[in-house]
Amino acid sequence: MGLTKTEIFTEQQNRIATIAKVLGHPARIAILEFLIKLESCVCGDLVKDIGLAQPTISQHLKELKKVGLIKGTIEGTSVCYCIHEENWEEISVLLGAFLNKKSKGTCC
Amino acid sequence: MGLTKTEIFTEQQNRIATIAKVLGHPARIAILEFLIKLESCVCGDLVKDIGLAQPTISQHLKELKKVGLIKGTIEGTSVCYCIHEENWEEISVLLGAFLNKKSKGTCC
DNA sequence: TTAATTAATCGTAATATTGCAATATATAAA
DNA sequence: TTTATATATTGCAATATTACGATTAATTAA
Repeated sequence: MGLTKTEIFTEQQNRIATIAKVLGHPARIAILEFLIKLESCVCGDLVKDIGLAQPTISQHLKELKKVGLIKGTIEGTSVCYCIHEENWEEISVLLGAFLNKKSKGTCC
Repeated sequence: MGLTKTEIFTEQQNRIATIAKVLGHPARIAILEFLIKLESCVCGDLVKDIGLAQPTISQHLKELKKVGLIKGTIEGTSVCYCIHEENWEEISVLLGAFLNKKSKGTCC
């Protein structure tokens, strides 16, 4: 099959999973950390910094953009990619709320 | 290829990505939320509650266990699965630290 | 011991992901 | 216009993931 049954889960469960999935690759974590540190950047810098081929970086950027973690604006021949501040904040709250849930169980 | 180049990333980047990847499926989010709410449980309850076949649930539980998010102890014919409190706390801190990073950029 | 119950494992089909070479596209400079 | 530069897209091979039927393993009840 290989097809996730999204229809049997809540919208929030799917949203959390979708974001986590995008965060589930070290290259994308590295890209985000790079963007946070540099406050702006272009694809070319990432290729040098991260060590994957340009098409691969471009593909990862696309996925990050799709869930709203970053945004990119064309600037001449290059593209200025940066963290999407508002969305990052929202996502941080969403995942934070999930991670901060406490099981009060005395189990096992 | 289909093979992640883990060797070019830091240990922490790989660790964050590995955990996020496991959280990147709604069934596993649902399982964790179920365990948090119930404080203890068995595989059978999850099958009923979540709506995926027993082998599928078992497979998801295995992955959650592999990264240390849950633990399971055999209890007769059933298994008592629950949140691994200490690891959950540690993972929460690790991901929380990443999510709370702020880009101070005035960009785009 | 036999039957029932519960969860894990195996095998497999369908689909998704990762990575890159080759190519396309778009803008700036000459 | 031509050339250089920067990023995106396409196509493809290798591998991973998701889901589940069939089966196995382990424990309890009869």
